[in-house]
Amino acid sequence: MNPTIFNTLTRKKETLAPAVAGEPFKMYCCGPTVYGPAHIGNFRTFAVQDVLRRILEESGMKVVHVRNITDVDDKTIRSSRAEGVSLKEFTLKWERKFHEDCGKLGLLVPTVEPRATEHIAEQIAMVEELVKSGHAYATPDGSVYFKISTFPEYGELSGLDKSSLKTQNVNSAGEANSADEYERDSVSDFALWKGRKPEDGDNFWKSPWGEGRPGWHIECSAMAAKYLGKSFDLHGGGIDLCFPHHENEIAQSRCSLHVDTPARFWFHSAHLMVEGQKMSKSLGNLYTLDDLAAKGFTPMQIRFALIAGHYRQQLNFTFKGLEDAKSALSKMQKSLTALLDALKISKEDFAKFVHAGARFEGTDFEPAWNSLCDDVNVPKALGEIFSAFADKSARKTLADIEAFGGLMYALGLDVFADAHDEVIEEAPEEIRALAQERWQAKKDKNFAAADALRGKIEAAGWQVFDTKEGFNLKKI
RNA sequence: GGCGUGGUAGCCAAGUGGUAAGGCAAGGCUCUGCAAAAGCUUUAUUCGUCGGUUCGAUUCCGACCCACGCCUCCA
Repeated sequence: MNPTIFNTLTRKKETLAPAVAGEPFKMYCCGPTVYGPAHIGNFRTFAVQDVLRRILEESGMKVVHVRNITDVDDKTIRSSRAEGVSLKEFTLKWERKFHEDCGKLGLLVPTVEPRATEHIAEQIAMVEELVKSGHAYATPDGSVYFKISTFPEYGELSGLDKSSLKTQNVNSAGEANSADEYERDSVSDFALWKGRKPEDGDNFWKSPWGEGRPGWHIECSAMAAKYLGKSFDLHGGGIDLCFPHHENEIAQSRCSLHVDTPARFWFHSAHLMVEGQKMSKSLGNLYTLDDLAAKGFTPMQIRFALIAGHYRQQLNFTFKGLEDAKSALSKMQKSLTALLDALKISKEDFAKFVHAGARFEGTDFEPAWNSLCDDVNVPKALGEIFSAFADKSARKTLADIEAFGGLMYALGLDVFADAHDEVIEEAPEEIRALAQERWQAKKDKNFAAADALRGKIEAAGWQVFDTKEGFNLKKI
């Protein structure tokens, strides 16, 4: 079954396949601006893209996945200068942190992860072509702007009316857009190249228009074209990038590369709310992986929570939701363990089934796979996974286990991850002595004393629970 | 103002012109001295409101109410 997605460009659900049969599926996803730790909102988008890539691979396609690193912009320059370190040193630090977090969340490493600063020449070449073909103009301050009036299709992706953009003089925050700051012909013309300013410090490059740096949008167009060709299969990003970023990319790529469209499919994921509110610094709800780890949540639980809602639906990220994810993951682990035991398959052998290319036809997990192929419907697929486990009438076979392994690959879930990572903390000597004392009291049927001792142990921060031949201690 | 999305049980969340998946939580039962854990099980006459189309609508149409997103900071 071929996967489908909702294509923002056509506003229809469409079947995904490479443009040319037999070629890899080429996808470009807008990556992070590395000026600080990425938050869960960023990771929702990357996790959804990761699931999409895994579904494509699971369905038998080879995927070339390009995700850029934006290592030059206002924020990176400002922050690096504030810290008194070079832009390179600053961005590399946050790039490493980003990669570390991606690894924890089980995100597959992109095929290519190009940095904007290492593709200045490509960006300049693209801007030059735009100037040459009359789609861009330079201003006296050494900047270059894209002239939107030369591109009638502008606004096609986001459905925004170009004429209204032109007259837009106030942004959503009610602030006046500084129309004359850069001497633009039109307020909606966007920067391809920014002339050097004092606050850029020593972060500038030479160009035909003088010293400066690339604009926000040109890097993606240039790098996508370099690594995936003038026209590739899919372009993804958060919904906020639909306009203006992707709209601008389309304008740049079409006008400089002279193609019908840079990407056939456009894939946008909805934003995240936190406890019912928009994420923002002022509300203090911009959680990072480290913030959540400090509260005791594991990356796998976070991944589950991030993908458990449909990607085109705004997700309300809550601590309750994280607890739910934890329980659901644990239930999945128990169900799988019982199944593996019944079929005498070890966890190690099961791990070998977690790969691309599983067969789903005729298995109990076929409905779940079909749901994933239907516009990445993860919530439906999860429901069908639990239903399949609950259905005892169908006796599971090795084929079912293999299919489940395929689903785990597609979702990027490792149900045993937290079990592996869980450190069985050894209780201190005095706690163990108390527990031993309680065990003896219990054996002597002195239950009042046993319960009193349990209270003492719990007060000390440990929980005791009995097994057939003894007791276990767990830190609360 | 323009464009767009959504309102389904206590919470999260699928779904369909033919009578509501799943997860969490909660209750009951089994097990246990009691717990914990585990297993089994129960829980929406109803899908924002009001109309319309239809044999039949949560699903289609219209109006309204509410929430949210984008309209050059944002994943």
